[in-house]
Amino acid sequence: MRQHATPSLLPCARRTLGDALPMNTNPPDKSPLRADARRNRDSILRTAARHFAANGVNTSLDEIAREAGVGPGTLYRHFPSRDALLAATLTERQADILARADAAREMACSEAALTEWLRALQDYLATYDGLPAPVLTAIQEDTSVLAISCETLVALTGEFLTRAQKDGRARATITPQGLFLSALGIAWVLNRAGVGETHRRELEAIFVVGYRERGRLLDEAE
Amino acid sequence: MRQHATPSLLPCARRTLGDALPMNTNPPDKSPLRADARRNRDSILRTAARHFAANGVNTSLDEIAREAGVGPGTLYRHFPSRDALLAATLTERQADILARADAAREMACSEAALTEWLRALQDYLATYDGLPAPVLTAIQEDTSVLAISCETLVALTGEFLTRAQKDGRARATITPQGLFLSALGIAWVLNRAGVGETHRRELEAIFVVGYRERGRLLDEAE
DNA sequence: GTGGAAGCGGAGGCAATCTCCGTTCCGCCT
DNA sequence: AGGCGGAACGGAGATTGCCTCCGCTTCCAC
Repeated sequence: MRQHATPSLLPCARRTLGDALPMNTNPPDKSPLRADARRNRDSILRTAARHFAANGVNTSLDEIAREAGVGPGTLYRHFPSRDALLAATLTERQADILARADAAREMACSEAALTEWLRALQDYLATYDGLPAPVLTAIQEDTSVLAISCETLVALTGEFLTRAQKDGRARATITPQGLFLSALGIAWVLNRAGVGETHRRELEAIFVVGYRERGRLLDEAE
Repeated sequence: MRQHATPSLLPCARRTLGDALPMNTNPPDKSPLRADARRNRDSILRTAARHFAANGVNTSLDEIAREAGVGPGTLYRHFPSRDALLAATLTERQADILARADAAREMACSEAALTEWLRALQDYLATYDGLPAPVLTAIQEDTSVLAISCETLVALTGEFLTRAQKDGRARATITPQGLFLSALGIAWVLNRAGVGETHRRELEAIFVVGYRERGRLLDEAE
């Protein structure tokens, strides 16, 4: 069950810790891709990353096309859906989070590893404003291109969770999906601008130990 | 600080436990409102409630107008923003939740009261698909009509929280806002169709006691 | 019943999504 | 080298949703 080699977030472009990052994000597997096509694709990708970062995941796609100097048709041919474009711009960040997963795996304390992983997850989900929403959708109906990478994220969450559970550091009834969904909920609240650092810490604390006072003898929540 | 009379969610239409529900939602305070105007308003409201329930909070407003048999202009005159319409259709549910607050207040156990209140909150936030999003926005920038009722919800959360804290049943560092934001996050995840009953329970459990195993001597999360 | 104002509603401006198809450009093959 | 086939382009435009403006209708008070 537990796999120790970091799985790639995307089918192609297998990555491990020490690799030099391939500068071109996701050269699609089977296509020799004509010269102008590649040029346009890269331009779109660069522009999109900038716009997503500046305006959130719902920024206008036509505007991206315009600024990238291509027609809307070109953009939609390369990336048939918003999710596809989103997924493509996220590949770099996915390399980051995989690296952090590798680092966390090295940690001696299973709880610290889990904490570090969940922190990495929060950072990843904060990449763009509004990112948690498409991620949640992708998990539930795995038609999206994002779904592939999301499943990996859940799997990694499961890995760190299981390890902590074996040490008695995480409650045994927690499932990877449940933990991931909770993290998503937190991220959704937090990555709206306007939630201060105080509340961020508080929400994370509730995530870890709940709102109930501890030291009592109840066996189960609910 | 603690107020024991249930505050109304809306400035007008004060409600207490035993009242017969006024059938007309929110007859606006100062306007004698011409006959056709009232008729149209009611029609819009009924149609809107149906559409919000069926298609979520982002359903088309023009479509509501069309089906209600009025022009778009009429809809927008009565309800200048989506939030305004949303708030108006929510008044009935707000009566519900206030009643449940009253009921919870009667409970002897402060923790049970808090739990019951949080449950009521979840039910309220599940009224329409996507409701948590406008609620979160309303809290952060209180320009919206929804903001008024939201502040009341936070206040009520604070009331039950404080009571539980005095009994040592809730952690002292939790704030009303933090607790409410967490509840919002959970609700956001849960009220997308596709999350099963199992996960619902699990998320609620994490909310209450966290994911970490208890019975250890750490004083604080983080 | 009539005047004046409250209220109506739809035409239309604007913005975003996504498609279709005539045109352009690439690169392979002779 | 130069031409051919198809890959790729891009923009016009159909569609949908938001929201406003303003000439017309309807109510109700007198």
